[in-house]
Parts: sequence; structure tokens; C-alpha cells
Amino acid sequence: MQANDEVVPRRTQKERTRQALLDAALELTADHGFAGVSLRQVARDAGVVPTAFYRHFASMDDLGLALVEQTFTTLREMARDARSDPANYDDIINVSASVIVTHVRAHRSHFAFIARERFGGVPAVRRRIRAELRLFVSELAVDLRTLPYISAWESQDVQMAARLFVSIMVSTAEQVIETPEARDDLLEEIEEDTRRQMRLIVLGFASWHPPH
Amino acid sequence: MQANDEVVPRRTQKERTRQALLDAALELTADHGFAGVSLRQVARDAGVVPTAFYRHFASMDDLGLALVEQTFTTLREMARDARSDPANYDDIINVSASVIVTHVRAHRSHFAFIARERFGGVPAVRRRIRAELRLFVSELAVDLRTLPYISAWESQDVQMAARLFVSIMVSTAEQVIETPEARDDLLEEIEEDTRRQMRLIVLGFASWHPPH
DNA sequence: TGTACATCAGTGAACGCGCGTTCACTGATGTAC
DNA sequence: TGTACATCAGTGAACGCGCGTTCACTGATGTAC
Repeated sequence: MQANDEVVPRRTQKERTRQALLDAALELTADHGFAGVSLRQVARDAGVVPTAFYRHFASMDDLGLALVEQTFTTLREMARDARSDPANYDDIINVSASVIVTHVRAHRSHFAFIARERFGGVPAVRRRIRAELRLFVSELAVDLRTLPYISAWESQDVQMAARLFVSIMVSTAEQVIETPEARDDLLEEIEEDTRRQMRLIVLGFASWHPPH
Repeated sequence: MQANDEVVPRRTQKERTRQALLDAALELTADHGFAGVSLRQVARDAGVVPTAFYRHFASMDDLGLALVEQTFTTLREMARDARSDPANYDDIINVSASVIVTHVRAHRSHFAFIARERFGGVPAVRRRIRAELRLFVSELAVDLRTLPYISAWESQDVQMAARLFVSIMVSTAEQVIETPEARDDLLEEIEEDTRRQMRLIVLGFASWHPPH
């Protein structure tokens, strides 16, 4: 299992194999969906015998949950990037649209996994994804509260606006996932379309519940 | 296979079995995703021997495409209902929101199938779903063109608005699917949230590209 | 530094099981006369 | 209406295959002295 004859600490080697299993599962999921991936395929692609799988995960479900965790760590990094420059609506829109497209593109297989398993997958995985998405909406609602117009809104309306923004982000991510790697022109179109959708909503913000 | 001793025409009986196979597959998909459903399970639940499956479908993929077709027939009926009363924005919003929630609820398993297989499934099924959704967006764009404000917009912007509306519809449908049957209160909340999202966008319409 | 033992990631054989697909078949429905 | 033959939806046995999981194992890394 070792490529060179350098001595590698046991923990390091174990971590490498664990990641190889996760990577293999992620890649295989792209073809057949997570439910269609077998423990033996994952082990084979990770370069390990099927029984070795159990040294790392109790079951494929267990591995699936680990994949969700990895992906949402990535997603939160994205959110942090987008929040770093909260100057005005125009900036927010431009930064958000570009951050989404860039991040999804860079971590295509992770986001494809989420899109796929959000409804398709094992119940445990599905539940975890839903919980993480709800958390994401709430975090965005907190951010929205700090912006002009919105600061005076009722809590329910802020949540509604956050859900709407997340719907757009999800839809954008889904479009990026479905775009072939080489089509930069299409990605540019998707990003522009996302910006316009966000701008349209922000125009709505200005008229919503006129200040009293 | 016959419940009573009445004579049933061969075509009728064949059609019944075909539908039983489709129904069984739809129900099983809810638990494990379509990719996780086996031909033998489908046959068993339809009350038929595995080999009889081949009298109706060449493969599970073939059955999957038939399911997509059935579902989008349902979806188009929904769109027709929603279009029947195109008076003003307020009506459109109220009718749309209520039609979506009611229809998705009444055909939960069909819509769950679409949500699940849109990204998760067999490539052939996925491609078909995407094509049908694109068609749905275009049809909505044609409708939007007839409305105030929008009639003067550029074609690209009308498409953008249509995509945004469909994103909302998809998101609403997904929320309804994930709501337990008995929680009418939650469905009411989802419907109200959908109305607010649509209203927010319509407010944006009024300010977009001010008429010249 | 060297030795002796413990740990444990990965091995390989073996198991019973459900899978998709083949094949020759049965017997009720359909049709020609 | 009755008979003789054709059609064909559904049957049941059989196949080879990949699956998840068990078990006793090996041998390199880790540790105590």
C-alpha cells in the first residue's frame, strides 16, 4: 500500500487511506449516485481490500455522513469569503455571484454530492444535509439584518428573504454542476444571470413594507 | 394475477400490470432512490414474477423514463390550472402558490421522484428531467411576456425572471415533499412564504429597467 | 542503541444472498372459419 | 354458436456474479525496558 520505502507513521498512513476511501466514494457517486456505490467498489478504487474498509468506517452510511461534513466545511469557507466585504448591495451581489460560481467549480464533486443526496440518498445523509442548509439560511438571515431597508423588517420576512437568496444560490450551484468543465462562456452566463436575479430581488427590498 | 373471475381483455390486464410496475417502482424509489431499486423488488411489489417485467419494459432505465413522462404530464396539468386565471399579479401569485402546494401534495410521490432523480439518478432519466424543466421555463417566459412592466423587457431578462420563478416553485415543491402528510399548518406556512417571495420579486419587476 | 513484545492497518479465503437475464413452458384470451 | 389454432402475459427453474460481512492471519510500526 506504500508508494515509497520511506517510513510513514501509522496515523498518517491511516489518514491517507481514509481520505482515499472518501475520494473514491465521491468520484463513484458522480456516476451512479451514492446509493448505487458499493463498499467493494470504494475499497477497490482506494487501492485497498474490502475488509480494510471497516478499519475506517462502520458502514457506507457512516462514510456518507463524513462526506456531508467535509462538504459543508467547504461551504462555510465560501460563506466566510463572501462575507469579507460587506460594503453595499452592489458589492454583495457581485462578490456573492462570483464566489458561488468559483467555489462550486473548484469543488464540483462535493457540491454535486450534496445536490444528488439532498433528496436522493440515504435518510441519515439527507437529514444531515437539510439541517446544514437550514443553519446556512439562518446565518444568512443574521447577515441580512445588518443591511439597509431590511433592518426594520419583521423576523419572518427576513427569514423569507434569506430562503429566497439561498434558493438562488442552490439553483446557481446546480447549474454550475451541470455545466461541462470546458464551457467557461456558459459559466459566465450563469454568473451574470445570478447577479440579475439578486439585483431584481434587491429592487424588491427597497419597496417591501415601506418604512413608517 | 386476477382478483375476480370476470373476463378481462388482454390489453386491459396488460395495462394494469404495467401501471402496477410503475406504481411499485415509484413507491420503492421513495425509500432507496431509483438507483437502489431492483427489478426483482418492483416485480415482487407489483405481484408478478421477475421475468414478467420484460413484457412491459426493456430495463429499469426504460421504466424510469416512463415515470418521468407520467410526472411531467401531471406538471403540465398544474401549469394549465395556474394559467386559467391570468387577471393581475396578485391573483397570479395567490393562484400559483396554492396550485403548487395543492398539486405537489396530491402527487407527492411523483414530485419526490423528480426531486430525487434530477441529480441523483440514471443519466438518461436526469437528462430527460432537465429537458422538461427547460421547456417549463420557456413556457413560463412566454406567459410573463404578456404581463405589465415585463412586456417591454429584453428577452434575456424575461428568461431570467422565468428561471427565478421556477427556482421558487422548485424550492416550494421540495419543501412540500419534505413535510409530513399530517402537518397542514406547515404547508400553510410554506404557501404563505412562497406568496411573499413572489410578491418581493414582483415589486422588483416594477423597478427593473424603468420604461423609456 | 538493542531487544522483546504489543498494537493494529491491511490481507485473503469463505459464507450465504439477492441480483439481472436466459429459456422452455402454460394456459387464458383472441381470432378465423 | 362451436371448433381449432394463434397469440402472448405471466411462470418457474437455472445460471453466473458482485455484494456485505465473518474470521483468523500477517507483518510493519510503536513502545517499554
